[in-house]
Amino acid sequence: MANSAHIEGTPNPNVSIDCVVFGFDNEKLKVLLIEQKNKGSINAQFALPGDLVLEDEDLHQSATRILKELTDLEGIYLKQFKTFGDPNRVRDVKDQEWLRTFREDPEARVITVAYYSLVKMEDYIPQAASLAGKVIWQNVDEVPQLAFDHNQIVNEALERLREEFEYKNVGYELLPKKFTLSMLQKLHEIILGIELDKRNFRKKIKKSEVLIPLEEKQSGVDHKPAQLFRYKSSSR
Amino acid sequence: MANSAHIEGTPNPNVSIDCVVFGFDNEKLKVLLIEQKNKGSINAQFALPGDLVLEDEDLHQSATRILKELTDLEGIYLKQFKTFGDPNRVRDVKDQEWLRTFREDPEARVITVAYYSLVKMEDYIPQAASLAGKVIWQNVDEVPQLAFDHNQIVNEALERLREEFEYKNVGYELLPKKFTLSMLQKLHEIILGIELDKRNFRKKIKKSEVLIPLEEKQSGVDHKPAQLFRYKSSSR
DNA sequence: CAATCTAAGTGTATTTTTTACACTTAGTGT
DNA sequence: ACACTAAGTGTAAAAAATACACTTAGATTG
Repeated sequence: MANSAHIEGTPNPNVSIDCVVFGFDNEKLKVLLIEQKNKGSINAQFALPGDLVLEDEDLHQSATRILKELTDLEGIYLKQFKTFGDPNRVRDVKDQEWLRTFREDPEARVITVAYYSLVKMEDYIPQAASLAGKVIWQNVDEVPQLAFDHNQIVNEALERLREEFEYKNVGYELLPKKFTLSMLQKLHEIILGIELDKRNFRKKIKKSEVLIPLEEKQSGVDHKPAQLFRYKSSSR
Repeated sequence: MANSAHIEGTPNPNVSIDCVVFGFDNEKLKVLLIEQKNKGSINAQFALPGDLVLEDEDLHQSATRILKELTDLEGIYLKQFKTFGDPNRVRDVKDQEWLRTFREDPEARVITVAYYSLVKMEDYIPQAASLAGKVIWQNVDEVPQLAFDHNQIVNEALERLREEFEYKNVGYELLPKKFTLSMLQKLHEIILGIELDKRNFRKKIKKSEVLIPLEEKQSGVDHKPAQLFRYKSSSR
């Protein structure tokens, strides 16, 4: 059955990946942006790291590859969170000179599968230049106007990060391998957007038994050094 | 800059929508399946309702349209939850005779954006036949082998439904407009997979103040009739 | 080397939330 | 009137969440 109308000339869409990479510098939550120096425009144009999905690539593979190519980041937490498909969100892929690959229908719409990622900032210094342009860390509350619908993508990524943070224990992906309880508390406060009581916070962490105290204390501070901890379950 | 290699002949992928429609009959959680009678195969082949996204369609619009076309369902809760893009999950769209529309590259891979939906079963009696074939409600714990990776899609939809259920108040989308506390409790028990204490459950619901008691009692039962309620916020 | 500064570290009492648990009641059917 | 079925209801105990202030270890300064 089925009136299988083959619509001649209806192009398949381009499919891309965009990554919202979060970092935490112990003060602010940051997001990784790429500065595009294309089309000779005067003002810097910022965008999320992203590119088209290749022909025989799984989406997660693709996200991993693209992030590596554009930012040199590897082996980090990557979570698909939403696909954006407004028909007008991007038109005409070939105008985007920084893209690595063009496809058969460069003028077709672009549907993008968005991922968010969590990075230990101590492990990553943005390359001065990547294939795509300059890579920078930007405070999430000071993100400039980005290309396409990338501001919206960042905002929705943030929402999802908050939600996931509350019921999964995903925060350690943003901290150094060794960290203090104050750093952990600060991270919670910033992601949840609330202040926490020091004693109650420590009580709760202790009961949850996810941390292991190290034989080591903080160094390089001009006050009482804090105990360092690491997460139990992972040897990351 | 940018080594914009136009890869000749790299086809854009097909993009489709698949919908996992949940219903609740006061006993079991159900999922809506379409029986495909194609290729003259002997055994019924079941699949999720789905089709290709049209050229100028937003993804949510597309899901709404496809669901209407294939199942006649309208105005229901629809939530995008994940995009599936294993390069081998579907090959060669033109083999799927029930699809409504073919695209420029029917042999290219198919990436599918999956939605889940919640339906008040009292409002919906599956059509004996739709464009696509017979539509049936199936218990989620008795889903047969489905086409492609649709079993996986159903499983992940269920996981997401459970997660969403716990922190959003989304359950009423599955209940009739008027319902009893026992029905609500049963729904919670089935979705969460645990048993609940009647008194404690009622206490918690009462405190949350989301229900309004109606001037009406259950009828047609051979025992003490229960008070009926509806949800406060919506006039659905 | 005494005084000062900074953030680390620690306990208790109160309130709120969660859990466990059993009998009475309103209506239907015989 | 008796039996059957699911509806409806309260209290006590345990666990979790909150509010709250002083002491301590090390670095810096005069």
